[in-house]
Amino acid sequence: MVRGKIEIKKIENVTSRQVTFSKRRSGLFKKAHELSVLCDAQVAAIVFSQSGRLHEYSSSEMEKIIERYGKFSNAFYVAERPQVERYLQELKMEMNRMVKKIDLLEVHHRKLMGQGLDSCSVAELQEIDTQIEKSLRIVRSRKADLYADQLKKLKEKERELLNERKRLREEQIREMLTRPVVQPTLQICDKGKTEGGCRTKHASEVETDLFIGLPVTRL
Amino acid sequence: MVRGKIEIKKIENVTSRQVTFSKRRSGLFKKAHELSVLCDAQVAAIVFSQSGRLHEYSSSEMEKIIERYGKFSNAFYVAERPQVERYLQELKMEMNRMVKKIDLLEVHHRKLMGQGLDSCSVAELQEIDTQIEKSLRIVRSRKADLYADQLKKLKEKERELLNERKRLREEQIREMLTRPVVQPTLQICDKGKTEGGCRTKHASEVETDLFIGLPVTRL
DNA sequence: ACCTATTGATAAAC
DNA sequence: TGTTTATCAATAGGT
Repeated sequence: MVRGKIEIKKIENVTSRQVTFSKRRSGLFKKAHELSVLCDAQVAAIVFSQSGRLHEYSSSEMEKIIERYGKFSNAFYVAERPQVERYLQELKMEMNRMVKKIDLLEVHHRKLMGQGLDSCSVAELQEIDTQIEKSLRIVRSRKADLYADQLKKLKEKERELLNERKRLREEQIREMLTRPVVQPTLQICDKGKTEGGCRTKHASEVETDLFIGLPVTRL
Repeated sequence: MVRGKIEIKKIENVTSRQVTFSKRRSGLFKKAHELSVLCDAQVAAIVFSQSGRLHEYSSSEMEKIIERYGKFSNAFYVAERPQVERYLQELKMEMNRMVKKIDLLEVHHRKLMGQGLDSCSVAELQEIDTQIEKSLRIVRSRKADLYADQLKKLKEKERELLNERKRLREEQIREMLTRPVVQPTLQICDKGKTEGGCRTKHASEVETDLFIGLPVTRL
């Protein structure tokens, strides 16, 4: 709904889907809370993310709300025991699914890490090679972007500082031109410096210093 | 939140509370729906108005969602048997651990695939880069090994075949020398041939020809 | 139920 | 994850 309204359909990009999920989940829970407060209602919201994680909001104890819900819908709570058995089975099946998923992920993951390749055929190895190379390109391009960015910022800062210095110099010159009173002080200052250093060798340095102190050349 | 923002506290005016309830309830359900579609999530919202009426939204069957909810929160299925309950708790904890593990794996996995790098610092990117490069080296080395292996096997086979051929030749020669029965035939054959050629000069060549032509001579 | 001024939510970018 | 910002969406109050 922002910067070019979006269509309400599944967001395909995984990253932005996760970001949107996070934001809208909190938005939803906030709205739920406001409803419960403003209208003195009992509100519960249950959200399972795609990854299977549970997120919930309830204006009062979730159990109570679900129990109350059960009285309205002609449903089945609270937990009769015969269901416990079935429930256990389901839990176990779900766990098995998860274990398998983890296994698959780990196998692939290890291959991407260059481990457990012994069982791979040449074709498989080639596939992994291609994928890794692709990843490498992406990562490096991303890194290059970041570096370029930092560089750009530094250059900008440098330019700013140069401008600032220039401005300060000009300002000082202008000030000195319009304030003759300052000149004696500068003279003394310069005198003190030259007493302890080699005058010739550092001529240019002194001149640089003097640039800030331009009026001295006029003495 | 309009025409002078409102404070989030119970609306005292009954009429406007009802109106607000109605509006916000549909707003909430709409948001819930959008979340479920955009992010492919399972969403349920239960609202009891102050008057005690039930309003609900669910992206899929409410029963399923509540059942699934029960698996995560340690509530429901309040089994009488403490053992079962404890066992259930353990199972749930285990599942939570697995969900987290899957999340972690997926994140790392995606990074290795070059996705979701936007949040990575330069240091992280460098780490990933290093890892990927290492993987690439391993994969390629493994590939090279396999190729070398195949090559070696082919060469061995080649050598074996050469040896075999050599052995066969020698055997046939030996056989010829020790089977007089063949000799008459050979004699006849030889007789015909020698009629037009010089016997001495082609002795070795004849031997070679005879190797191939042996069966013919037996006819 | 409809209208609209105004606040709120949030997609994109950092 | 947190912030900012430019936009679109939700909605309070009125009719």
